[in-house]
Amino acid sequence: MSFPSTALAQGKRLLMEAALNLTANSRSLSALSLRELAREAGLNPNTFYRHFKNLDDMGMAIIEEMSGQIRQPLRDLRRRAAESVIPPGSPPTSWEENAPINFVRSVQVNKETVKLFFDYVESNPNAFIMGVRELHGASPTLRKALRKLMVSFAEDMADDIEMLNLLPVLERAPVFEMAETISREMFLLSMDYIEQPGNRELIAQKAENMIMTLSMGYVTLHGHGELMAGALKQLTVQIKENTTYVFGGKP
Amino acid sequence: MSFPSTALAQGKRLLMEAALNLTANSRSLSALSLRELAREAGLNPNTFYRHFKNLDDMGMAIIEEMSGQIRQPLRDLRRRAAESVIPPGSPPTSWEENAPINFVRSVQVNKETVKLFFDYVESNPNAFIMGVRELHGASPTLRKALRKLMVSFAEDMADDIEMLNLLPVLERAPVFEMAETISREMFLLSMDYIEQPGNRELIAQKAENMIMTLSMGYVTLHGHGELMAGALKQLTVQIKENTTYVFGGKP
DNA sequence: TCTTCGAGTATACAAGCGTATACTTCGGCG
DNA sequence: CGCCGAAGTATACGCTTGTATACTCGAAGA
Repeated sequence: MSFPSTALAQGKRLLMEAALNLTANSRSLSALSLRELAREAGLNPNTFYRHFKNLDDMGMAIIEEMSGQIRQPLRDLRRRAAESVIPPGSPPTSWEENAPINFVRSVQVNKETVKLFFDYVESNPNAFIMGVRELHGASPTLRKALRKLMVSFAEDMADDIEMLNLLPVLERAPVFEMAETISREMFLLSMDYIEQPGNRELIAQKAENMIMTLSMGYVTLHGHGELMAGALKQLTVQIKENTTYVFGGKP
Repeated sequence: MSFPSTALAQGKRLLMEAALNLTANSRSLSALSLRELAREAGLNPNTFYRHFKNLDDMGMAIIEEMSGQIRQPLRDLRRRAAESVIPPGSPPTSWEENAPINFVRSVQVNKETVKLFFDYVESNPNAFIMGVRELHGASPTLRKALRKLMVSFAEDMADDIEMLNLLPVLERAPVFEMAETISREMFLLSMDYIEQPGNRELIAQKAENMIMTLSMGYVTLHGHGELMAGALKQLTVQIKENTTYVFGGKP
């Protein structure tokens, strides 16, 4: 991730980028020294004080910046995935009337979203590394800020699940709870994705499974179990009769 | 967590305990200084070198020690939970024959396990704090070691799920995958549990839900959906007819 | 009893650190 | 034009740090 030059003093931007670079290479934010940071940014040590009170302060600035730059793209990516599966203009279908088709669509949107998500991770690895690290890191201030950010992500996801009709209608609370767990897991998995370039298909598959499983669990526990079980059964039959691609497997 | 005095030089033990104390108070291991550590332990700075090559080395020693001290207690606690629900000697019941009773038992074992787990967390907060922190921390060595430890936990859990008949028989792979996710989430939740003493019942509830949801999802996706949906339905009827405690709610 | 050796100590030093104070540079605005 | 404030620099000081070298001590083994 690089910070846009607009409205941010050059030195400030340079320092923030330096921090992201240094933390990616096996450091935590609180273990950086001002001088090291300044060196990496090509600036005088004291310049740091022109922009930040201390490391936590800089961390907060980075998080705010990241929040502004990640949140919308994540939503867009989900919408993009939905549109690639359900062309805009297709008539809405209720789950009660046609569970199997909605189910298949959800699975595909899921698959597509996971793919796009990891693409995004791959193009901004440092931001994700530092985000996950500091989410469990030493500074209470940063931890709290990042948790709040995670809640925002979950809220966005819950909104999108409702708006895109990805699950049979549930109450808000369980959808949100599910979205929280999924976000958390996706961010953790993003570390694996970055660190293990050889396992990327496998990790994406794991992510899809995890999301599927959680969805299925929530739906079942909240009264739509038979709907889903029925849909699953129909789909299984369909797989057997004409081996079209249906359920996350190979054709 | 305190390290047993057996077979561990006193200084070594003191240093490891000092590290655990210091990291709990908003520090990461790699951000500690040798002198600080020695000061906290009441030792000469150079004593550190008698026992460890560097901080990573000490981290590894701590992790190994923790592994030995946490793994078995976690298994015991699961077995204890099972025995409190299914008295030893009760005849085994297959899921096919009697899904509802097995289901209720699993829910109760789950509830009990979560409770015991968080008790354990509460009595060893520092170990969990440092474990979760370094699992996502700066040192690749420690990260790798802790991941391996997490895999062990997941394997233990998968073994216990099979041995205690907590789910309709699944293949090993999905059970393990589920156990991995559950372990990870439980460890993350343990941070919330430690940090938010006011929300502990809520957090425990969340943990139970998460485990239930995942189990339900895996079982459904792996072909036992109708079994479970049927069990759930029977249980709902039972709740309605005589409002006995059945499904995680209040009597 | 003497020796050996692991555990812990004392002292020392160069390097890096955070930060205070004072200075420069330069674009925008009256 | 003049100047003023924001951004960046130069120098300096007192501390802490990691680590090297040389030491003490006490228990265990010959």
